[in-house]
Amino acid sequence: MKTKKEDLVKRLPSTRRSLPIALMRSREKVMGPIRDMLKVSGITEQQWRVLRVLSESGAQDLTQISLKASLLMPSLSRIIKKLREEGLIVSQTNDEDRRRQIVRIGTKGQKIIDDNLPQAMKIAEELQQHLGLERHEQLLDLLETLEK
Amino acid sequence: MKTKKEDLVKRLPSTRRSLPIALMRSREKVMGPIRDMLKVSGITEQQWRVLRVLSESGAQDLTQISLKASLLMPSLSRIIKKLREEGLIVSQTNDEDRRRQIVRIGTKGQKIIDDNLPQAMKIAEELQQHLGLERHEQLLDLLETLEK
DNA sequence: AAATTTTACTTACCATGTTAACTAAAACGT
DNA sequence: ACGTTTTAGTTAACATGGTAAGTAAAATTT
Repeated sequence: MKTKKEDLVKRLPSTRRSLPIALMRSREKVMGPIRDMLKVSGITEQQWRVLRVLSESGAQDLTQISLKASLLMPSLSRIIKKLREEGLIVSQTNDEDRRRQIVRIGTKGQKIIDDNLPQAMKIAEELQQHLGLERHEQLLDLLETLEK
Repeated sequence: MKTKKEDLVKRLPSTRRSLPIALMRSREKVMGPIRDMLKVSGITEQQWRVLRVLSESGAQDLTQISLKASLLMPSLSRIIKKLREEGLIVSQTNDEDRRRQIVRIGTKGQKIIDDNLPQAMKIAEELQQHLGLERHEQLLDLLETLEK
Protein backbone atom coordinates (compact mmCIF):
# COMPACT_ATOMS: atom_id res chain seq x y z
CA MET A 1 0.00 0.00 0.00
CA LYS A 2 1.45 3.26 -1.08
CA THR A 3 1.68 6.23 1.22
CA LYS A 4 0.32 9.34 -0.37
CA LYS A 5 2.07 12.60 0.15
CA GLU A 6 -0.99 14.05 1.83
CA ASP A 7 -0.78 11.48 4.55
CA LEU A 8 2.58 12.86 5.58
CA VAL A 9 1.54 16.48 5.71
CA LYS A 10 0.59 17.71 9.12
CA ARG A 11 -2.72 19.46 9.03
CA LEU A 12 -5.31 20.89 11.31
CA PRO A 13 -8.15 18.55 12.13
CA SER A 14 -11.07 18.83 9.76
CA THR A 15 -13.86 20.97 11.10
CA ARG A 16 -15.78 17.85 12.02
CA ARG A 17 -13.02 16.76 14.41
CA SER A 18 -12.03 20.20 15.58
CA LEU A 19 -12.82 20.64 19.23
CA PRO A 20 -13.47 24.39 19.14
CA ILE A 21 -15.92 24.01 16.27
CA ALA A 22 -17.55 20.94 17.75
CA LEU A 23 -18.11 22.81 20.99
CA MET A 24 -19.68 25.68 19.14
CA ARG A 25 -22.00 23.49 17.13
CA SER A 26 -23.08 21.48 20.13
CA ARG A 27 -23.85 24.59 22.06
CA GLU A 28 -26.03 25.94 19.29
CA LYS A 29 -27.89 22.67 19.13
CA VAL A 30 -28.45 22.59 22.84
CA MET A 31 -29.51 26.21 23.12
CA GLY A 32 -32.13 26.07 20.39
CA PRO A 33 -35.05 24.83 22.50
CA ILE A 34 -34.14 27.16 25.36
CA ARG A 35 -34.12 30.19 23.11
CA ASP A 36 -37.47 29.16 21.66
CA MET A 37 -38.88 28.98 25.15
CA LEU A 38 -37.54 32.37 26.20
CA LYS A 39 -38.68 34.11 23.06
CA VAL A 40 -42.23 33.94 24.43
CA SER A 41 -41.21 35.87 27.55
CA GLY A 42 -39.26 38.32 25.44
CA ILE A 43 -35.91 37.84 27.15
CA THR A 44 -32.59 36.58 25.89
CA GLU A 45 -30.63 33.60 27.00
CA GLN A 46 -28.17 35.83 28.88
CA GLN A 47 -30.91 37.75 30.64
CA TRP A 48 -32.38 34.41 31.66
CA ARG A 49 -29.05 33.36 33.15
CA VAL A 50 -28.85 36.56 35.17
CA LEU A 51 -32.37 36.15 36.49
CA ARG A 52 -31.67 32.54 37.40
CA VAL A 53 -28.56 33.47 39.33
CA LEU A 54 -30.45 36.17 41.24
CA SER A 55 -33.34 33.84 41.92
CA GLU A 56 -31.14 31.03 43.17
CA SER A 57 -28.42 32.90 45.01
CA GLY A 58 -30.21 36.05 46.08
CA ALA A 59 -29.04 39.66 46.04
CA GLN A 60 -25.42 40.17 45.03
CA ASP A 61 -23.07 42.49 43.20
CA LEU A 62 -22.19 42.47 39.52
CA THR A 63 -18.85 40.76 39.98
CA GLN A 64 -20.52 37.78 41.63
CA ILE A 65 -23.18 37.63 38.96
CA SER A 66 -20.64 37.77 36.18
CA LEU A 67 -18.81 34.77 37.64
CA LYS A 68 -21.91 32.67 38.14
CA ALA A 69 -23.56 33.56 34.83
CA SER A 70 -20.30 33.49 32.86
CA LEU A 71 -20.78 36.95 31.44
CA LEU A 72 -18.09 39.54 30.90
CA MET A 73 -18.54 42.73 32.87
CA PRO A 74 -19.24 44.97 29.88
CA SER A 75 -22.01 42.67 28.68
CA LEU A 76 -23.38 42.25 32.15
CA SER A 77 -23.36 45.98 32.72
CA ARG A 78 -25.61 46.48 29.69
CA ILE A 79 -27.85 43.58 30.59
CA ILE A 80 -28.36 44.84 34.15
CA LYS A 81 -29.25 48.26 32.84
CA LYS A 82 -31.81 46.74 30.50
CA LEU A 83 -33.33 44.46 33.12
CA ARG A 84 -33.62 47.40 35.50
CA GLU A 85 -35.32 49.52 32.85
CA GLU A 86 -37.79 46.72 32.25
CA GLY A 87 -38.46 46.44 35.97
CA LEU A 88 -37.31 42.84 36.30
CA ILE A 89 -34.63 43.60 38.88
CA VAL A 90 -33.87 46.23 41.51
CA SER A 91 -30.46 47.51 42.48
CA GLN A 92 -28.94 49.72 45.14
CA THR A 93 -25.41 50.83 45.87
CA ASN A 94 -23.74 49.20 48.80
CA ASP A 95 -23.14 51.54 51.74
CA GLU A 96 -19.90 49.98 52.93
CA ASP A 97 -18.39 50.07 49.46
CA ARG A 98 -19.99 52.60 47.23
CA ARG A 99 -18.38 51.14 44.10
CA ARG A 100 -20.52 48.04 44.53
CA GLN A 101 -24.00 47.71 43.18
CA ILE A 102 -26.18 45.13 44.89
CA VAL A 103 -28.83 43.66 42.62
CA ARG A 104 -31.87 41.61 43.53
CA ILE A 105 -34.63 40.09 41.45
CA GLY A 106 -38.03 41.84 41.39
CA THR A 107 -41.52 40.39 41.41
CA LYS A 108 -41.83 40.71 37.66
CA GLY A 109 -38.47 39.01 37.14
CA GLN A 110 -39.34 36.22 39.55
CA LYS A 111 -42.55 35.62 37.61
CA ILE A 112 -40.56 34.98 34.46
CA ILE A 113 -38.49 32.43 36.35
CA ASP A 114 -41.58 30.76 37.77
CA ASP A 115 -43.31 30.69 34.41
CA ASN A 116 -40.40 29.09 32.61
CA LEU A 117 -38.73 26.87 35.16
CA PRO A 118 -40.91 23.80 34.55
CA GLN A 119 -40.28 23.83 30.85
CA ALA A 120 -36.59 24.58 31.33
CA MET A 121 -36.31 21.51 33.53
CA LYS A 122 -38.13 19.44 30.98
CA ILE A 123 -35.70 20.56 28.27
CA ALA A 124 -32.74 19.75 30.51
CA GLU A 125 -34.16 16.31 31.25
CA GLU A 126 -34.81 15.52 27.62
CA LEU A 127 -31.28 16.49 26.77
CA GLN A 128 -29.99 14.22 29.48
CA GLN A 129 -32.12 11.34 28.28
CA HIS A 130 -31.05 11.89 24.72
CA LEU A 131 -27.46 11.20 25.70
CA GLY A 132 -28.22 8.73 28.44
CA LEU A 133 -27.38 9.49 32.04
CA GLU A 134 -23.96 7.90 31.92
CA ARG A 135 -22.76 9.66 28.80
CA HIS A 136 -24.25 12.89 30.04
CA GLU A 137 -22.14 12.70 33.19
CA GLN A 138 -19.13 11.64 31.20
CA LEU A 139 -19.49 14.62 28.91
CA LEU A 140 -19.76 17.04 31.81
CA ASP A 141 -16.67 15.52 33.38
CA LEU A 142 -14.68 15.85 30.20
CA LEU A 143 -15.74 19.45 29.78
CA GLU A 144 -14.76 20.13 33.35
CA THR A 145 -11.33 18.67 32.69
CA LEU A 146 -10.98 21.11 29.85
CA GLU A 147 -11.45 24.04 32.18
CA LYS A 148 -8.26 23.40 34.11
CA MET B 1 -31.74 10.81 58.55
CA LYS B 2 -34.26 13.46 57.80
CA THR B 3 -35.18 14.43 54.29
CA LYS B 4 -35.04 18.16 53.79
CA LYS B 5 -37.68 19.84 51.75
CA GLU B 6 -35.08 21.06 49.26
CA ASP B 7 -34.16 17.51 48.40
CA LEU B 8 -37.64 16.93 47.08
CA VAL B 9 -37.81 20.04 44.95
CA LYS B 10 -36.95 19.52 41.36
CA ARG B 11 -34.44 22.07 40.21
CA LEU B 12 -32.31 22.90 37.26
CA PRO B 13 -28.76 21.64 37.47
CA SER B 14 -26.35 24.10 39.04
CA THR B 15 -24.41 26.07 36.50
CA ARG B 16 -21.41 23.83 37.08
CA ARG B 17 -23.39 20.80 35.87
CA SER B 18 -25.41 22.54 33.23
CA LEU B 19 -24.50 21.32 29.80
CA PRO B 20 -25.23 24.54 27.91
CA ILE B 21 -23.12 26.58 30.30
CA ALA B 22 -20.36 23.99 30.43
CA LEU B 23 -20.18 24.00 26.64
CA MET B 24 -19.93 27.75 26.60
CA ARG B 25 -17.18 27.90 29.21
CA SER B 26 -15.18 25.17 27.54
CA ARG B 27 -15.37 26.90 24.24
CA GLU B 28 -14.11 30.13 25.69
CA LYS B 29 -11.24 28.32 27.34
CA VAL B 30 -10.30 26.56 24.14
CA MET B 31 -10.56 29.63 21.95
CA GLY B 32 -8.40 31.85 24.13
CA PRO B 33 -5.01 30.85 22.67
CA ILE B 34 -6.36 30.90 19.13
CA ARG B 35 -7.70 34.41 19.51
CA ASP B 36 -4.39 35.54 20.97
CA MET B 37 -2.63 34.14 17.94
CA LEU B 38 -4.97 35.80 15.45
CA LYS B 39 -4.85 39.16 17.16
CA VAL B 40 -1.36 39.61 15.72
CA SER B 41 -2.67 39.19 12.17
CA GLY B 42 -5.58 41.47 12.93
CA ILE B 43 -8.32 39.03 12.02
CA THR B 44 -11.10 37.51 14.05
CA GLU B 45 -11.74 33.89 14.81
CA GLN B 46 -14.62 33.83 12.31
CA GLN B 47 -12.58 35.42 9.57
CA TRP B 48 -9.91 32.81 10.24
CA ARG B 49 -12.48 30.04 9.83
CA VAL B 50 -13.59 31.47 6.49
CA LEU B 51 -10.02 31.73 5.22
CA ARG B 52 -9.31 28.18 6.35
CA VAL B 53 -12.32 26.83 4.51
CA LEU B 54 -11.32 28.66 1.35
CA SER B 55 -7.73 27.53 1.67
CA GLU B 56 -8.65 23.89 2.25
CA SER B 57 -11.65 23.46 -0.02
CA GLY B 58 -10.98 26.04 -2.71
CA ALA B 59 -13.35 28.48 -4.40
CA GLN B 60 -17.00 28.09 -3.44
CA ASP B 61 -20.20 30.00 -2.81
CA LEU B 62 -21.42 31.51 0.44
CA THR B 63 -23.85 28.73 1.23
CA GLN B 64 -21.07 26.16 1.16
CA ILE B 65 -18.82 28.35 3.27
CA SER B 66 -21.54 28.96 5.81
CA LEU B 67 -22.01 25.23 6.27
CA LYS B 68 -18.34 24.43 6.62
CA ALA B 69 -17.49 27.38 8.83
CA SER B 70 -20.69 27.18 10.87
CA LEU B 71 -21.63 30.77 10.28
CA LEU B 72 -25.10 32.14 9.69
CA MET B 73 -25.61 33.78 6.35
CA PRO B 74 -26.06 37.30 7.69
CA SER B 75 -22.80 37.09 9.63
CA LEU B 76 -21.02 35.50 6.73
CA SER B 77 -22.28 38.13 4.34
CA ARG B 78 -20.70 40.85 6.45
CA ILE B 79 -17.49 38.92 6.95
CA ILE B 80 -17.08 38.31 3.22
CA LYS B 81 -17.60 41.97 2.51
CA LYS B 82 -14.95 42.88 5.06
CA LEU B 83 -12.44 40.31 3.81
CA ARG B 84 -12.96 41.54 0.26
CA GLU B 85 -12.42 45.14 1.29
CA GLU B 86 -9.20 44.12 3.00
CA GLY B 87 -8.10 42.26 -0.10
CA LEU B 88 -7.83 38.85 1.55
CA ILE B 89 -10.31 37.19 -0.79
CA VAL B 90 -11.67 37.66 -4.29
CA SER B 91 -15.18 36.98 -5.45
CA GLN B 92 -17.10 36.83 -8.70
CA THR B 93 -20.69 36.08 -9.52
CA ASN B 94 -21.34 32.72 -11.07
CA ASP B 95 -22.38 32.90 -14.72
CA GLU B 96 -24.70 29.91 -14.66
CA ASP B 97 -26.52 31.18 -11.61
CA ARG B 98 -26.18 34.87 -11.10
CA ARG B 99 -27.49 34.71 -7.56
CA ARG B 100 -24.40 32.82 -6.51
CA GLN B 101 -21.17 34.47 -5.53
CA ILE B 102 -18.07 32.35 -5.90
CA VAL B 103 -15.32 33.28 -3.48
CA ARG B 104 -11.67 32.29 -3.49
CA ILE B 105 -8.79 33.14 -1.22
CA GLY B 106 -6.28 35.75 -2.37
CA THR B 107 -2.51 35.85 -2.00
CA LYS B 108 -2.74 38.09 1.01
CA GLY B 109 -5.30 35.82 2.65
CA GLN B 110 -3.26 32.72 1.93
CA LYS B 111 -0.27 34.37 3.56
CA ILE B 112 -2.22 34.76 6.79
CA ILE B 113 -3.04 31.06 6.65
CA ASP B 114 0.56 30.14 5.99
CA ASP B 115 1.85 32.39 8.73
CA ASN B 116 -0.48 31.01 11.36
CA LEU B 117 -0.97 27.37 10.47
CA PRO B 118 2.08 26.05 12.33
CA GLN B 119 1.07 27.72 15.55
CA ALA B 120 -2.56 26.73 15.10
CA MET B 121 -1.50 23.12 14.80
CA LYS B 122 0.65 23.43 17.86
CA ILE B 123 -2.28 24.81 19.84
CA ALA B 124 -4.52 21.99 18.63
CA GLU B 125 -1.90 19.42 19.60
CA GLU B 126 -1.41 20.87 23.05
CA LEU B 127 -5.13 20.80 23.61
CA GLN B 128 -5.24 17.19 22.57
CA GLN B 129 -2.36 16.30 24.85
CA HIS B 130 -3.92 18.15 27.72
CA LEU B 131 -6.91 15.84 27.59
CA GLY B 132 -5.06 12.79 26.43
CA LEU B 133 -5.75 11.25 23.06
CA GLU B 134 -8.36 8.85 24.31
CA ARG B 135 -10.42 11.39 26.20
CA HIS B 136 -10.06 13.82 23.34
CA GLU B 137 -11.62 11.32 20.95
CA GLN B 138 -14.26 10.43 23.49
CA LEU B 139 -15.20 14.06 23.91
CA LEU B 140 -15.52 14.57 20.17
CA ASP B 141 -17.69 11.48 19.90
CA LEU B 142 -19.98 12.65 22.66
CA LEU B 143 -20.32 16.06 21.09
CA GLU B 144 -21.11 14.43 17.79
CA THR B 145 -23.84 12.40 19.43
CA LEU B 146 -25.32 15.64 20.66
CA GLU B 147 -25.68 16.91 17.13
CA LYS B 148 -28.24 14.34 16.14
C1' DA C 1 -45.54 32.26 -21.05
C1' DA C 2 -47.28 34.39 -16.83
C1' DA C 3 -47.78 33.78 -12.02
C1' DT C 4 -46.04 31.56 -7.92
C1' DT C 5 -42.63 29.56 -5.13
C1' DT C 6 -38.00 28.69 -3.90
C1' DT C 7 -33.24 29.84 -3.49
C1' DA C 8 -29.12 32.72 -2.53
C1' DC C 9 -27.98 36.11 -0.69
C1' DT C 10 -28.37 41.14 1.55
C1' DT C 11 -29.89 44.56 4.79
C1' DA C 12 -31.73 46.11 9.09
C1' DC C 13 -32.16 45.90 13.92
C1' DC C 14 -31.13 44.72 18.39
C1' DA C 15 -28.30 42.10 21.82
C1' DT C 16 -24.04 40.16 23.13
C1' DG C 17 -18.75 39.17 22.74
C1' DT C 18 -14.41 41.25 23.25
C1' DT C 19 -10.76 44.57 23.97
C1' DA C 20 -9.43 49.00 25.56
C1' DA C 21 -9.94 53.20 27.80
C1' DC C 22 -12.14 55.65 31.52
C1' DT C 23 -14.24 56.89 36.24
C1' DA C 24 -14.81 56.71 41.00
C1' DA C 25 -14.07 54.64 45.28
C1' DA C 26 -11.33 51.75 48.29
C1' DA C 27 -6.97 49.82 49.79
C1' DC C 28 -1.96 50.32 50.22
C1' DG C 29 2.64 52.19 50.84
C1' DT C 30 5.59 55.31 52.87
C1' DA D 1 -2.14 62.54 55.32
C1' DC D 2 -0.65 62.05 50.41
C1' DG D 3 0.37 59.70 46.31
C1' DT D 4 -0.02 55.19 44.08
C1' DT D 5 -2.22 51.02 43.06
C1' DT D 6 -6.09 48.10 42.94
C1' DT D 7 -10.89 47.16 42.47
C1' DA D 8 -15.79 47.66 40.65
C1' DG D 9 -18.15 49.16 37.20
C1' DT D 10 -19.13 51.97 32.94
C1' DT D 11 -18.54 53.52 28.25
C1' DA D 12 -16.87 53.16 23.63
C1' DA D 13 -15.87 50.89 19.39
C1' DC D 14 -16.06 47.20 16.42
C1' DA D 15 -17.44 42.41 15.20
C1' DT D 16 -20.56 38.65 15.48
C1' DG D 17 -25.11 36.15 16.84
C1' DG D 18 -29.74 35.82 15.66
C1' DT D 19 -34.39 36.99 13.77
C1' DA D 20 -36.98 39.18 10.28
C1' DA D 21 -37.75 41.45 6.15
C1' DG D 22 -36.23 42.62 1.48
C1' DT D 23 -34.26 41.62 -3.40
C1' DA D 24 -33.10 39.51 -7.46
C1' DA D 25 -32.60 35.41 -10.02
C1' DA D 26 -33.82 30.62 -10.84
C1' DA D 27 -37.04 26.82 -10.65
C1' DT D 28 -41.99 25.30 -10.60
C1' DT D 29 -46.65 25.47 -11.32
C1' DT D 30 -50.57 26.20 -13.93
